[in-house]
Amino acid sequence: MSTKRNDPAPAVPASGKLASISAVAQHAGVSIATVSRVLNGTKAVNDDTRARVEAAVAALGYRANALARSLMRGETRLLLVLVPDFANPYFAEIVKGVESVTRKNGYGLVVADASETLSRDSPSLDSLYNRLADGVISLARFADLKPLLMEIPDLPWVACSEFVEDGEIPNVSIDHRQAAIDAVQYLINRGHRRIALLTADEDYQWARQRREGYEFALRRANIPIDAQLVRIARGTDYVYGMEAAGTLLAMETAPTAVFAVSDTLAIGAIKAFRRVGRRVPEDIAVMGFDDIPVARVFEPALTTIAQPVRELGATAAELLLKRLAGGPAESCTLQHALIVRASA
Amino acid sequence: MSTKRNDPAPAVPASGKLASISAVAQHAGVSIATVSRVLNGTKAVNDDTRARVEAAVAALGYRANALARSLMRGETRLLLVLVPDFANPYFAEIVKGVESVTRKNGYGLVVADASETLSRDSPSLDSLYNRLADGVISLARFADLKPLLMEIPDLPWVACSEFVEDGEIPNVSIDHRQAAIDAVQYLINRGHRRIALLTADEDYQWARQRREGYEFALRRANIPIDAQLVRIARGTDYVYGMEAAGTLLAMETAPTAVFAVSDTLAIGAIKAFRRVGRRVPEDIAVMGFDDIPVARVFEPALTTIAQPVRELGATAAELLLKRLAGGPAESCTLQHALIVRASA
DNA sequence: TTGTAAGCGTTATCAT
DNA sequence: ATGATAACGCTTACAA
Repeated sequence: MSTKRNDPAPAVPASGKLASISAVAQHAGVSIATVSRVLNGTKAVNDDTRARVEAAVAALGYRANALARSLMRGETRLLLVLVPDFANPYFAEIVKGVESVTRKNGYGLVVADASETLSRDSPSLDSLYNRLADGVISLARFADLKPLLMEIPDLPWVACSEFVEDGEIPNVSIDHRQAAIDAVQYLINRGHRRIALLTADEDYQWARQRREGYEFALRRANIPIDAQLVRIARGTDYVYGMEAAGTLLAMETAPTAVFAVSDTLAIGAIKAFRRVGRRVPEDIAVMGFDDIPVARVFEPALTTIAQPVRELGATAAELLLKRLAGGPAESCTLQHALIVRASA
Repeated sequence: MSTKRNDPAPAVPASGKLASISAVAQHAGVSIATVSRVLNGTKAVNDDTRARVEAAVAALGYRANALARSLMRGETRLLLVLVPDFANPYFAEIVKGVESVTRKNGYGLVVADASETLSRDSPSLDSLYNRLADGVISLARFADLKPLLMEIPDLPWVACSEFVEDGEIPNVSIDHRQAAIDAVQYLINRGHRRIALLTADEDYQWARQRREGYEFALRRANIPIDAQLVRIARGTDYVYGMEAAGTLLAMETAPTAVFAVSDTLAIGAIKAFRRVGRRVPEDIAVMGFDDIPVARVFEPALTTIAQPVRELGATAAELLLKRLAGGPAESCTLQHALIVRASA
């Protein structure tokens, strides 16, 4: 039972307690300062003392207490990412982008749910952002975000995907308005004139900006804007897309195309249309937004706007890291792309 | 510029520095001990001293430094969730379940990516699990997880979804083997005898367990197991499903049904089949697993095994919390359900 | 090269 | 009821 395998070393002693730096010092017969020095490579130490310390560290399975270390150093090397919805693959992909650059720079990532309204005393966040992270990348709705910003001074923020206009905090985003213009113009070019907008709660800046783009494109083409044609879904899940699109069919002069502000909404809409026997895109064309993974595999494959999601996250991370290093941080807008597939 | 609105109070002074407890004490004319007492309600304090302290707190926009507090208390009230893949809605839903119960109990959630192999010195994790969290809920592959378990003593772990057999750590999961049996038996009941298995890397315990179920169901029905019929996808993304399923069609006696160990794989397979003109389920039936949101909206809607995802997460959280409170923690397996829709 | 000691911002144990 | 003061586990001058 003792040597079931030839494991390199248990690394952890039988004791239930975690070893502290003083335990290591004692074990190695040196002072805690010396231990700290070999741990951090902060100053030259004698080769054999170093060896003794390292042996002690191994023997005790010692790991520096991150809390104490951060308290001293004044930094945690942890970044907080605020995500409005874990279930949305779009956000997931951004987080991956963030991670790819933070990892390289030795920063850890803490992802927190920002789905519900964030209040100052939100217990989960309170402990998190309060000096537990060196900076924040927020994908949250700006409306939710704003109150938080005011509370915590000295905490560098970067907004990602949400385009913030008043310039209070730097952000990385595509030009949602222009992307919407491109999408609707594409529909117009294909001969559509009755184009519905399937959108979301405008607490999201991008929802507002995409609606503006939609309206602009219509106006530019001298197509009157019909308030009947814009529907606000209760959320961005598939079901809400079905729900909101369903009512579109009931109109006396139904639209020939719909621009949905997210792929999930678009897919929900298509489902609703087909349920009542409408063909997509023959009877009604549907454009999505985001180009989530399922967009290309769904049938009909979605014509949609692709965001450079990965890059969005990576750029936001770089921005934040730059700010942390004391540099200036400038907002930056990335390029979107129109992906033509089968749904419109 | 001073009073643009009637805001309750800026809460944060113009200073760039965060106020510490001693600043508050000084401002209120009391000792730091007293400040701590009113903050934590830990002992009775005079009404007017309390008022003075609270005023100082408000005036300075003071918030306790979480690092220092945790260092003293010996707990962070933060739980770590290890997620193998952010982009997988299945995991996302589990996290939501976890969150629903941790929030109630005043615990915060830290979600970390465990997609790559976790090494002891994985920088992101290192700082994270090292006393920064009071406990861990892992959705990671057991193979990745195991090395970590050994390193950190005294850190309560709970595995979720991954069914761990040797009982080292408690886990919450469905019975993957039985679920697979149910799925394959359903296919058999519908008259299929050449049933392919579309599975994933067996570093995931559930992948192995589902394959075992698949084989058991076949044997039980006296159907010989054909190694040609089991395909291991390179990942669980849609594309890998397409890729792995594509080769199935090339067989001389192609299967009449396929059991995919995830909905994403199933959808990818369906896509591949239809590309070459096969109809689902008429020509070939496809069963999924997980019942992700898109499963019901995809066409054909997926026949699949539903896991009580939300509940899985919630139960795992309850288990961990119970352990943290010093109670015993027993593994527990939840019920799955066969959802019959259109794909099989 | 190494050790002593002063913090970092809290909480908790004494006294008072 | 309140105030010193000793931890918590670490880093970092400053001495030796």
